[in-house]
Amino acid sequence: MKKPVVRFAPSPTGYLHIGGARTALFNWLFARQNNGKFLLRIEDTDLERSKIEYVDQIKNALNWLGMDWDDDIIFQSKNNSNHQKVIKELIQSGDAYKCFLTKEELDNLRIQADKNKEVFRVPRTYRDTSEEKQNELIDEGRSYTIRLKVPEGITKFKDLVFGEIIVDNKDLDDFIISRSDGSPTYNFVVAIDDIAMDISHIIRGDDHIANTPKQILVYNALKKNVPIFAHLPMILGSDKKRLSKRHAATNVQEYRDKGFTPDSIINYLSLLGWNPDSNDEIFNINELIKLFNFKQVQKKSAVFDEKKLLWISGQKMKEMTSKDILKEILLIDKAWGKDHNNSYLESVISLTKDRSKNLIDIIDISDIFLINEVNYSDEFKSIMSDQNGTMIIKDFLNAVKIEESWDKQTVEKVFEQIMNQHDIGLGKVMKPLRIAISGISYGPGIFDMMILLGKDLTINRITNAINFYK
RNA sequence: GGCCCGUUCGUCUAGUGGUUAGGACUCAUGGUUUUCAUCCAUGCAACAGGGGUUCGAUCCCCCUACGGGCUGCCA
Repeated sequence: MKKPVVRFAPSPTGYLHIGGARTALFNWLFARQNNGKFLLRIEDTDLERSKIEYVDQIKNALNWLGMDWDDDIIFQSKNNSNHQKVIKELIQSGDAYKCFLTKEELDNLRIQADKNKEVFRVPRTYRDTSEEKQNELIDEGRSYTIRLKVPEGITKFKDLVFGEIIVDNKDLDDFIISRSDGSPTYNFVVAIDDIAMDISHIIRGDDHIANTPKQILVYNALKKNVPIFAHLPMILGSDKKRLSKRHAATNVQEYRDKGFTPDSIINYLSLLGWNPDSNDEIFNINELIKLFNFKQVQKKSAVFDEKKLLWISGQKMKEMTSKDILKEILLIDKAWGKDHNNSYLESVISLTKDRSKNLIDIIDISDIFLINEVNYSDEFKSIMSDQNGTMIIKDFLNAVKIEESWDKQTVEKVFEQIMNQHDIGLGKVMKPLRIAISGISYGPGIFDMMILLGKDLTINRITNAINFYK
């Protein structure tokens, strides 16, 4: 195969959302798998809604996800002269024509057709109007659009996902390629730019399937090779509606803030509308590059399920090294653990990561190792007073104080001592101590916690707890 | 209305002209664990409906229903 050239073409009218990220991902995977090019084109022709800050957000989000693009970013608005040139060519070749029908006329015809229960078609009134007549109309001050002459016949293409799609050209109107203000329309520019960029494979959402024949007609009129199409199923919200701003979290940035790593998101996204043809579900990016193919891409739209994302993320936390996790945490919170050295922080992470679903979980659970003062809660008063907790931790404190060394063996020995002394099980001893050193009733193993905190801090916190719960 | 596309557990999906329709997430139950989580085991749970074709259809064909897209001087 000739090295493919693909593009991701978002319009900068909002941040990068999950659906866009998935489209970008499949483009990127395909390009990287085949040593092709992944180009980024910003479709900023909607001047009203396009904003430069959205361009930055899209770039940042792609960068964060690890999808690097080749060459310079292309801004569609900068191709305007080329668009105009091609429009002229098409008029000259007779493949497009000036149409003087007004919006009002068309609206009326539409209403009329609807009333008569007829299928509305744009009339081809001006298709063969002579140049003299056209000039007359222009002199009269009539405005015009430019329409493509849709030829007789059928238009078909073989979609890599959907298979062969055939459309009868008679179901297509002579569609507008240039508005009365001279600006070109979407279905036209997209084809022109893809030609200019030498795009070989167009990979995009399946909401474009119905547009594809029109774009092919533009290619045909210009006698250009039609690229290969691969349409991807949509991603839906839990209400089965197309993912939109109304849904809870659609912004890639939000998932970053929620503590998901790029690796988790990409892994999950890859499984939406695609399957690896195996029972495996956890992949890193390099594996995905190897495995991806259009044959396994689904035609059916997929519902975004945050629960599954969470599970994948949890699996990733377990398999990532503490060092790498620390790096990721620092990316979302520069100040995290700033009072401690990296080796301590990595030890903290190694105690918390297996019980965490994402980075934010780790940060939350790790808090007890980073704070200066434990926040004790009244909620545990009964354990401390009624269940003899205060006595236990006092005895533990005294026993620990006389110990010379501080390692797991020593701590376990002291625990045993207290268990015998009070004639109770480990659970009963552990609970009040856990609360004393962390302020909460759950978390990493109590021995591990004490060892990591160190003897001084352990003593210190138990003392504070005794004072608080006395 | 017209054209195009889709429909397997709640969700993501595998699958084949003959299967106990498989896996994963979720959920439930049990177990391991010093707590929580993890982990392990078990369980609940699906071929949209109707016609054909066929000895036999989840699978092939047709229709219907439902959902989506396009039908714009939006992208």
